[in-house]
Amino acid sequence: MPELPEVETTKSMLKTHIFGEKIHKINVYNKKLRWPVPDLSILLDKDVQDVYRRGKYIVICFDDISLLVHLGMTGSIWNVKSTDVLKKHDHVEFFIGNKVLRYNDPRRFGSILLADKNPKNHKLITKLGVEPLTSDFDVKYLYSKTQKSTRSIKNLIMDSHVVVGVGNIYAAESLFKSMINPMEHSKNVSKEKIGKLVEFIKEILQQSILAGGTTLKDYYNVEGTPGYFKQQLRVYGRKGEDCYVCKSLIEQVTIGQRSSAFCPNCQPLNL
DNA sequence: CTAATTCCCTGGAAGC
DNA sequence: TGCTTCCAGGGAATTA
Repeated sequence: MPELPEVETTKSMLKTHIFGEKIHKINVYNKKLRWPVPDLSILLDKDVQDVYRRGKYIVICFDDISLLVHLGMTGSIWNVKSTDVLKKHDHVEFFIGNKVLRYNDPRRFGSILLADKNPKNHKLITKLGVEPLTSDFDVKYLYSKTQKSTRSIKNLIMDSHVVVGVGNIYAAESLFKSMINPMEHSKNVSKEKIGKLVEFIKEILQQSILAGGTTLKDYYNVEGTPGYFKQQLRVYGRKGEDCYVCKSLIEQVTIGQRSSAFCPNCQPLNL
């Protein structure tokens, strides 16, 4: 499932393919994504001026408009040959320069939307929290949030209005490395531990970007290659297995309707 | 205002 | 083999 590293990987590869190129043709085979895919004909004959990421949105920028692409849970973009047969769940097809790119999304939780050239005031963008890999995300910022909230720490760091890009996998992994129980009330986590958490969120996201992201079963980058960070996961998806640090059995609880794996010994609950 | 819950969706695994 | 049930979860919309 795409989180920040997977979106970053997709964005980077996409950029190498389409930067400066012109859109010739767009086919929409199924407009029923998270929201209906709008009429994209306004993009025809326009040049791609920039491709960047904000949160989990890929922003493709043209001279007077931008395209927002969100991969949702199972979205992926494939660089294909025009002669390749359409796969199941190929919903939108872009002909850009001499490339053919297809958006595939089995669960259709993703979205493809139009926005202003600078989408910062778009309703889906404007309320997003800080980027975790920038200096805006630091102890001071996160500690001020944790002190004001009554929620669990895991709930808080997965809230995209606080910090973007930290989904279920990386939340579990960074809490493990910081030795913080995911159920802990955010108020009760010391400033020292919040400092560690900030540090490890950045470190784990960066390491995953270097590994090309995490492929569980659905994620593939633009060239159809999986990410290799799964090999470095220490708690996510390891319920009932031995903790790599202390050999205790990894447990799993539900927090905010999301499964949350943790080591009861390495991440004791203080409350 | 915040926090918790609901809902969208399909594929794979497990149960019978 | 084939059906049914459960689970995975990003995040906006809805409810409390």
